[in-house]
Amino acid sequence: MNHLLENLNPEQLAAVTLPPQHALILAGAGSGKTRVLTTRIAWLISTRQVTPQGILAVTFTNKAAKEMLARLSALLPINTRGMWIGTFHGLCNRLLRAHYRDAGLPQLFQILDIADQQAAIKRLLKALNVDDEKFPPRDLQHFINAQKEQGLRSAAVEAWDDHTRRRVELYAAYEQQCQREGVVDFAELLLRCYELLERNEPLRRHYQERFRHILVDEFQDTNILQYRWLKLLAGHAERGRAAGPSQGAAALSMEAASAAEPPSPPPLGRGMGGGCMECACMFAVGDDDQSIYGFRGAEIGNMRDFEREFQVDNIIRLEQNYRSHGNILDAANAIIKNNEKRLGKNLWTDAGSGEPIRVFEAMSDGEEARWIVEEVRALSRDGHARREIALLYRSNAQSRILEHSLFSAGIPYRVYGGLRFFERQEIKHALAYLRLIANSDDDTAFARVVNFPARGIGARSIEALQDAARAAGSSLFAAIPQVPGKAGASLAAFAALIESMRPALDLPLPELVDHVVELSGLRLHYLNEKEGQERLANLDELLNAATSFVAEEGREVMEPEEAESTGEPTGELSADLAAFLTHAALEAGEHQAGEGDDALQLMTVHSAKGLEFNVVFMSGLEEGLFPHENSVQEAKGLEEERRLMYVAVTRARQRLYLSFAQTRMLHGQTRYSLPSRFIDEIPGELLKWLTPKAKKGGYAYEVADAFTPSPRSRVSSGGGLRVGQNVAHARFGQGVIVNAEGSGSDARVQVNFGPAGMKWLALSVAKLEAL
DNA sequence: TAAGCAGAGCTTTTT
DNA sequence: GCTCTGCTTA
Repeated sequence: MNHLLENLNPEQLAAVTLPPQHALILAGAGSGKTRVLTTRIAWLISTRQVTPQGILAVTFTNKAAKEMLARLSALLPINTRGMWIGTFHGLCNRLLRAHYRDAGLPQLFQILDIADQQAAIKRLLKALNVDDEKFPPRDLQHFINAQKEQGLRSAAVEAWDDHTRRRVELYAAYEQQCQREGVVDFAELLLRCYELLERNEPLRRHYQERFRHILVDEFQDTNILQYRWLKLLAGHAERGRAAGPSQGAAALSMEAASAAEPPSPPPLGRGMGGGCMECACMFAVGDDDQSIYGFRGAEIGNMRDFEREFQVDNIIRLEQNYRSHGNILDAANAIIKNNEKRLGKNLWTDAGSGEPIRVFEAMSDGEEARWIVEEVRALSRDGHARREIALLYRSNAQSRILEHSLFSAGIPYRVYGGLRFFERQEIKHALAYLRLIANSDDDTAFARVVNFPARGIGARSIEALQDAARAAGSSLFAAIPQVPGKAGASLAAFAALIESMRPALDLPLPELVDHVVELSGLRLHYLNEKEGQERLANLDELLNAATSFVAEEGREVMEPEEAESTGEPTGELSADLAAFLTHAALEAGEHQAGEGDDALQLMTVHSAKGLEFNVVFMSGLEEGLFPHENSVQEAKGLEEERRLMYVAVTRARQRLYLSFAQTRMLHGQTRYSLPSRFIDEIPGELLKWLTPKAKKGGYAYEVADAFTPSPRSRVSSGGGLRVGQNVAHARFGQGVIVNAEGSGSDARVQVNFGPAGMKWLALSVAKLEAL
């Protein structure tokens, strides 16, 4: 087993072979984090400290989970099948499937993705006659998800104003609707699982006793509910909950307080550090400097809370970087040093300092794109593979102009993000038929395909059906006999169609899929459609997906132990269907084909996290864009932007380019921006300016040269002020006018003050000095 | 029932 | 400025 430990550096070795105790591993970018995690598991198993069944390893993405399983199989001659290694959602799903009765769910409960969830909410609002101007479905969706991610049921949400009260009512109605339809959304998987374990003591004990070691990847990305779930499984929650409310757990501690629990006993294992004799050992790996998902509920404070609540007394820091050259790491360290709330870490390498960081200032976004194309061409000539070059940007909208230039130049590229396989409309249609066969109460699936392909069931028929269903308190499908007349006849024909597909449940999954695509009329519909070729090909691909899904070796299989407790046996084949539908919801599939091609990689900084490239272009480094203007008002927001910049810089192995443009088309208007403060935060000696270094607070070039004033952009009363003008303000310092509106005493200008942010100023009030 | 047009929104995203 | 959504129109 010694080979496991070969070539580990001292810190990695310490982490891997840590005695049984809670641990926090601060793993810097490129420091071998995944290797430590997998080797730790292999070490625990091969030294017989734990059996494979005693391991619970949690990740955020399917990709990370798969990688962990693959590496583990390479390290150990064991069957990883059946091991509890997966995403939070995947593992919760597994638990809920095994104990669906105790969780109050139907056996074949379906999972709503965000699009399904939104459709469900829209349907709900319509049924309740809610003004969707006042309560936009998207807002409500965010509201509901945010509550669930904090562990709050509608009954537990405190509402201080009428609008929130109403939203809470709608949240409650949504909960009921989902329950009636037998569907769960993503957040529900976690919340429902948490509640199941919390309320069912025998079950909780069972899993607490089973999982002796809990390992968590990307711990800095956990939200409040996920951390609470981990504590529960680790056997820490009952003690930990009242152990002193932390800032992050504020929402939860309210609930704990209202439950009037007696003061909790001191944590076990006191006096022996973070010992875990009576509970599972938590091994949390994360990097607070790479926490970039605060906006979706990730609670960076969980790291500090974990350290305190689990009494972690030595944090292991993995600071040796095996990815980047020294200059790149120095730049990253210098940037992140400006953040105040850090656990602290400094990356280093013995690979040498390498090349300087190249900086380019463009007059416009178009020029920036053209320059990148030229530079990429030169890199290609020098033998760099295109797939080893990444173009990063802060927001998706920036990709368009880059794509335009690349397309004109004939350079192959691949854009990350966008529609994924199981999110395509034709695939979702086919899946909706399958879902209806599995569970006819699934109104979301019903509404999706009742009139697709068109079969004369219009809005009026649906409305009549909805009324009937509401009156009967039943699903849409079940209410069909209630609808009279012609509409009722068409609906009955649809019901008969679904029923006619049901016998196909006895067929093997691929044949079932084929059958449904045929009988539903989907194939015929796309055959007749002008642009239907690609959709037909995707439907064929769905068949392939089903075939390989059934054949898949490492597919999660429910262990007999758990399957037995679920009561009546599932029919083998409908189990395949249920698993496939779950797979479709939880793993929406690759973004796009063409992974094998030698193409330039275009993506947002967020999507680049976890990846690495020989050459990285970080474009659009402008105040207002990166850091984004919506983030600079609060220190918290700015620090997250800075971490994002840190992530961007640390993606590069050998060469890093930073670029920015004086003018950029944004929301249909030309924007004038200052260079990002993040460039200033890098020590000058690490930089090599490819254009004359930008003056502080100004441009190397005259703005006027790049700008032709249009009548609209002239500020009428503005004493010579116009868009693009550099100005000074007593409090905000230097800035540039990016927009103007109104006239006379109403005239206002929008000024980008760089570090002081973007401001709208009334000219009659603000004293602006033209520079 | 499909196409065509007006209107809104527009930072980042996995499950 | 572009793209997606939803409503109106032939």
